[in-house]
Amino acid sequence: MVGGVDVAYLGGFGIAAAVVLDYSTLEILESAVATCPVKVPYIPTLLSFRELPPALAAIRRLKVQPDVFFVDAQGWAHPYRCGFACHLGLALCKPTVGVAKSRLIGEPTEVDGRTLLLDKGEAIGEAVTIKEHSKPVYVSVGNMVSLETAVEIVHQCSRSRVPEPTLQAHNLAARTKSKLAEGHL
DNA sequence: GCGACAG
DNA sequence: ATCTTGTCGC
Ligand SMILES: [Mg+2]
Repeated sequence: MVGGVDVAYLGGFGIAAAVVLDYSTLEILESAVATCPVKVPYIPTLLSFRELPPALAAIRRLKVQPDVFFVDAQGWAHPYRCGFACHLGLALCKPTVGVAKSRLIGEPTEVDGRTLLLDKGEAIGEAVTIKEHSKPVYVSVGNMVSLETAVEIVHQCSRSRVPEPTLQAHNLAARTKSKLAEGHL
């Protein structure tokens, strides 16, 4: 099973969504949402401190825990090698993979037919293009998973640019936000 | 000091 | 991330 996590915002609240999909069929097995006050502003490199609380709250509500979580953020591809995906994996003590829609650091470099993100002589992640001629997603190690395995499972879970786990979590968070918004009017 | 900068 | 209409590509 593969899980996905993402957070939406409304007012001063964070709305997190966690989903669990079947690795083979990509069918949604379970999902959960949780909301909590945002206590930290967004500062590049410190995203995890802002999104970890709501994310953990949503994950805690899942009855079945997936074998690995895809996170909508960087993992090892971070200045301190500790992006949100790493932070979440350490907090849960479970495997995680970072799948970001844009780059934080690292120089995209062509190596053996793939585009690695290099920083200070180290391969910290990989730019993965699901569909030719489309913007890539930046995959990096989160916790307990190698970059090679991370890229492999990301491909297995992809139908469009953003892999299903993260996409489903993002959509659920957005829909939940909309409902809360209308109820507030 | 200047530019870059996940979500 | 959020605001926000039409428009482009698959
Ligand atoms: Mg997000």
